[in-house]
Amino acid sequence: MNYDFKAIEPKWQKYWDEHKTFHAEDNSGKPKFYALIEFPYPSGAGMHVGHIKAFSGLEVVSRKRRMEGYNVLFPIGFDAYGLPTENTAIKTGVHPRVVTDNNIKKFTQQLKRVGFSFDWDRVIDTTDEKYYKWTQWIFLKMFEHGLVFRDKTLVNYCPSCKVVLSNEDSQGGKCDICHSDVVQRTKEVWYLRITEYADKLLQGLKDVDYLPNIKLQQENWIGKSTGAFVNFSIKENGEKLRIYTTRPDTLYGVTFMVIAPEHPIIEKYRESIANIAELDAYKAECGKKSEFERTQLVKDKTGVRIQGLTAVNPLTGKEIPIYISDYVMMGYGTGAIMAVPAHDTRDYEFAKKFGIDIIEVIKGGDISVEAYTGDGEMVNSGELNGITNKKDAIEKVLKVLEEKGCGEAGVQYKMKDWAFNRQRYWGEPIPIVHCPHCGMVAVPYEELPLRLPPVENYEPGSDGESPLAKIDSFVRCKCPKCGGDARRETDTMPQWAGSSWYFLRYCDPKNDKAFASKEALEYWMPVDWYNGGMEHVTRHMIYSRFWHKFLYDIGEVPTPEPYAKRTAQGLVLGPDGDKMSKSKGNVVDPNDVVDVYGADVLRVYVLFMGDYEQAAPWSESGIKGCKRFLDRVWALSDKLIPGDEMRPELEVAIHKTIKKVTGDIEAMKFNTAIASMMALVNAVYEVGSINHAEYKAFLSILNPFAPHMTEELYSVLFGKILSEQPWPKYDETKTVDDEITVVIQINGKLKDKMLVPAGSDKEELVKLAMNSDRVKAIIEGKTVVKTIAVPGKLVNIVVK
RNA sequence: GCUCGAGUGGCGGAAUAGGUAGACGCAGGGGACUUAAAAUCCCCCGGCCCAUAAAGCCGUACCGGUUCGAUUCCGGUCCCGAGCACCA
Repeated sequence: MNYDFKAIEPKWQKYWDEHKTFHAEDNSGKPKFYALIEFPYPSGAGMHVGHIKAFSGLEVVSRKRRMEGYNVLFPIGFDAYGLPTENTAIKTGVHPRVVTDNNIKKFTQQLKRVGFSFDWDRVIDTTDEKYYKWTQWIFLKMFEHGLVFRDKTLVNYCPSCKVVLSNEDSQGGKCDICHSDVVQRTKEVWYLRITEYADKLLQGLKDVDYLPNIKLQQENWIGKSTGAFVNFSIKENGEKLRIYTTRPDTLYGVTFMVIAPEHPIIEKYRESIANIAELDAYKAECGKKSEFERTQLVKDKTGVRIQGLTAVNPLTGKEIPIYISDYVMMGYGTGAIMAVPAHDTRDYEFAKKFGIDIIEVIKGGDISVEAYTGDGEMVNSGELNGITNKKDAIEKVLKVLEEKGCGEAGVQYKMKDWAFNRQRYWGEPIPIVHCPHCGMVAVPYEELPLRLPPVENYEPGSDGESPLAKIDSFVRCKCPKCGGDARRETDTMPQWAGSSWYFLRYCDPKNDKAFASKEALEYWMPVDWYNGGMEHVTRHMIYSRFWHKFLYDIGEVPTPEPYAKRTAQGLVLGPDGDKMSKSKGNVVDPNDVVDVYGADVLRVYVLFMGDYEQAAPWSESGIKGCKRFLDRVWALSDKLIPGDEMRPELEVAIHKTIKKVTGDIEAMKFNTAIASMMALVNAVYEVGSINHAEYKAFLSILNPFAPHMTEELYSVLFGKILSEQPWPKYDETKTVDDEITVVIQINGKLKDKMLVPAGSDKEELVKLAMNSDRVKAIIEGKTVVKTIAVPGKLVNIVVK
């Protein structure tokens, strides 16, 4: 009988659905396990096989955990706000709500066909008003706690999408969505004060189990640096010019200062600056460059000296010139630096170009050639002279600065506040009212959700305004505070909003009194294991950790961190080795694979194709190997013989395989887990038969990977539901062979092998090795210098 | 430029508290079954030498080192990938 996956797979999917086999109990005597995968954005194209790989990892873990006796929460949902949907709506005139619903339907159908063991009773949709009511609620809580503010600044603006983008969405100067060039524009935007949580986000990493490279990326993203703030003064007017530096030890080597073109001191002292026109021109020039261009022109430093303002070094009293240059950013530190050309490569370039003095204060390099950034003895540095290392020099200079009251130690973070709004329709409306008398006023909690009104066309306004601005009935409102005429905010939240707390909603998805009940959160949180793409380990993860930490601080969630453990899977590349994309036409649709091979083959293949954490190209022939494997597993039922005890000829192999698969799943080494099961099947074919006990154990460990086939075989042959059987245990004593092969080396080269009893000690091994005819022949006439024996492994005979 | 990760057969990839390199799979070759094909089953499959085998030699990006023994450890070089990117 052949394996008819077209009949068997839907049969079991229906069974699991109807019996709620994978339902997560809210209260259970069992230990809980919360497995989280990044919920997909339901695009019109449907899923590709990369989604299947991304979900299959924790799918296998979840199924194993249930068999191990855990109460498992393995939920699914849809992160459905976003530009592609809105763009489709603009193009086709179909409402984004309808587009989204259709896409979710398509995704759901695809997911169900693969047989994922999600709890389908907990599905969430970020665009559902019952969901985004709570997204707005959390936003208002942040507003209430002063974490929301508005500021007029230069923003990244995408002329094509007509939206303001966060730094994160415009990396490399390209719009994350449409990849066109981003330009700089001044605009009043909403911010979330994530920088207030910079240190907490950094410290929290100590208590979580993330892959080391994930932690590192987050640390780099937060970008903590320790240094000092130093107040220089301006000779002409006594104004303080405050700078940030990580090298206060080089303070005696300062020969000029540089401030950002936007630095407020220029405006403040316009009148006393002789060459203000030149500065204005330079500033205008910089404004035209995108951030990308600014950072690309690393080699060629530009700038203008400010005529009429002179800085004074607080330690030496020396007068030094001030320049403006775009290599200093307003957004980091204080927007002003002290320049030490002898010991900073950027300052060195600038000094060379502008003919500024270069004073060596640390010995060890050749400053006539390049800046020396290493350690060494301090010179030309007053009281610091003679100190030979950076740490001591910094300590000393900080003391001096503090005594003089002109500086102190300080820290800075690269992370910037989060620009939190978009001029788009398909997003959560920001629940704020602008009142001419009261200013920004929160929409009262009881009025949530603030619903998206219907609009006739989704095109953003030409000035980048949201389409909501055109809806008079939405915009005009009464101030909740004073009752006077007011205007509603028309911007919506960025797509990151809904995904910043979705893991909390899964704990209690239908609650209409709270985003989730305290009991549910207490029971399920934190997420025990979160897996997703590397592309989300900074933005999404840091944003959601921020939201979670805020909720923790106001007592709304029970854990300081949302995710106890985080791993990441590698991409599935197209058959051509390129990243899958619609434009390249190399996208593989899981539906097509399921049609031809069935879901189990697809599931096994995405996990077998390579190291789970690495990218691997899709291979049409590679998947055939997995089909053969499962066909051979199915065909084993023809070789089935009675027997409730494993037979000696297979017992060790099976125990070894159970051990291997059990460990490999935890380590996400799915490829080697499958390889070991393939090897076991090969061994069974050599034996020629398999008995009940042996087959049961094997089907159990294969079940998380190929649940449909194993469920069918188990129920037909043994009359039970395999998903409800316990995970097989291995006996350590049965994972070792009685006899093992030991290698004999001569001078480190493999010469012979021998079969010895498992417990043989060093002496026995050497004696046995010396008995080998091959060894005897080779060492004939030579002197044995030394013998090394490693029990269970090898004997090495060193001869001369 | 800086930080991190990696480099193993024709291909995807195994194996690192230093100890049989190439598990498992794909592709390829040979055979069995078949009128034939597909499917299935069995055998071979890093390179050189060789009729074949045995034996021997070479082989984990490259050069050198430590060691009885190095894919694994150390130093240097070259590539590839990811992230950050004038962060003071």
